[in-house]
Amino acid sequence: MPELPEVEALRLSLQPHILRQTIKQVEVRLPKLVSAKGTARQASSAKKDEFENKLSDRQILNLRRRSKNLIFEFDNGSRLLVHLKMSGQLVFQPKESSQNQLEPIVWGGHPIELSEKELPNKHTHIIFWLSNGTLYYNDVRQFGYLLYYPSQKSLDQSGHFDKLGLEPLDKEFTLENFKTALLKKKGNLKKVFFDQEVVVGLGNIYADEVCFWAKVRPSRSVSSLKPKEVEALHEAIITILPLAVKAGGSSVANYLLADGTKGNYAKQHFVYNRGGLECKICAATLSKTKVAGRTTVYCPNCQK
DNA sequence: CACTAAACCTGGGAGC
DNA sequence: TGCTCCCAGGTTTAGT
Repeated sequence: MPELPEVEALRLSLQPHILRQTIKQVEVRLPKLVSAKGTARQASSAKKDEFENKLSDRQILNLRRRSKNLIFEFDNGSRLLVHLKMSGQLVFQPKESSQNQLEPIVWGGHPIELSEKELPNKHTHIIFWLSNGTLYYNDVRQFGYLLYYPSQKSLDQSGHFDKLGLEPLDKEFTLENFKTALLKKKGNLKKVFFDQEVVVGLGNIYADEVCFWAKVRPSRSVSSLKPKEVEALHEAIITILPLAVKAGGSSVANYLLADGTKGNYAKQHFVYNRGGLECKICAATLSKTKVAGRTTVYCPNCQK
């Protein structure tokens, strides 16, 4: 899925279109996406009906984010939690917009191609008709989920957020708090960043990018880190993530912003998806390995 | 308890 | 053109 910068950039691009708007109607085309999370989900017509009925006529008051989850807040206190997993998209089409506009769309100073001209398409699984346009949930791999909760309390009690660590864009993400949480953990950095329990929002792209920026290899065990390195990792996280949000996130394959355009941060990747290529800093050949079961790229010269 | 592999899916790219 | 194999922004669950 999109990692934190992608989810946050999507939230920021979607929010102005949908705030204060009312959902007129909902169509669930793939019922398993609105039932349980995780594996072996059963298609459930009861869940589909509940989802469509409960969300109809609701006004959207807020769109929030916790870790990589998006949370829609409605006028009656109910909530909708959306997790995009690997390939989920939320694309908004304003009413009466010229559908096949030829003018280039500009994001971050660069013209971007429209990637999904025709909506709905065969990967559109949920459609929300709003008063001012249509919101499409598309998901090629169907790993994502959209869960309805009747209240904030029921969402809080769902267990969804129980194990999540610090929000890296929040004030509470201080060096002290990061250090305290990090040093409780065992294992290598890649694994620790992946499990979301110290700091949330990093995935395979930003775990590698953060380690590169901090000049530390992703395979380094937490216990081997020097204080300066912990400091550099903290600095890397609070530097890179906002830059990536500002660039609209990284579009690797499926990720899109709410208007159907792509994020630009992939151009600025130093290591992700660059195994075997030259390091942008020292020109050494970047090493491609597996750490914590995931493809990992680092510079054997820059990173210790 | 810690770590790894499999599972959930479809599609794109590489190699033959 | 087409087939097979491997890989993919995540997370949970089963297995060793």
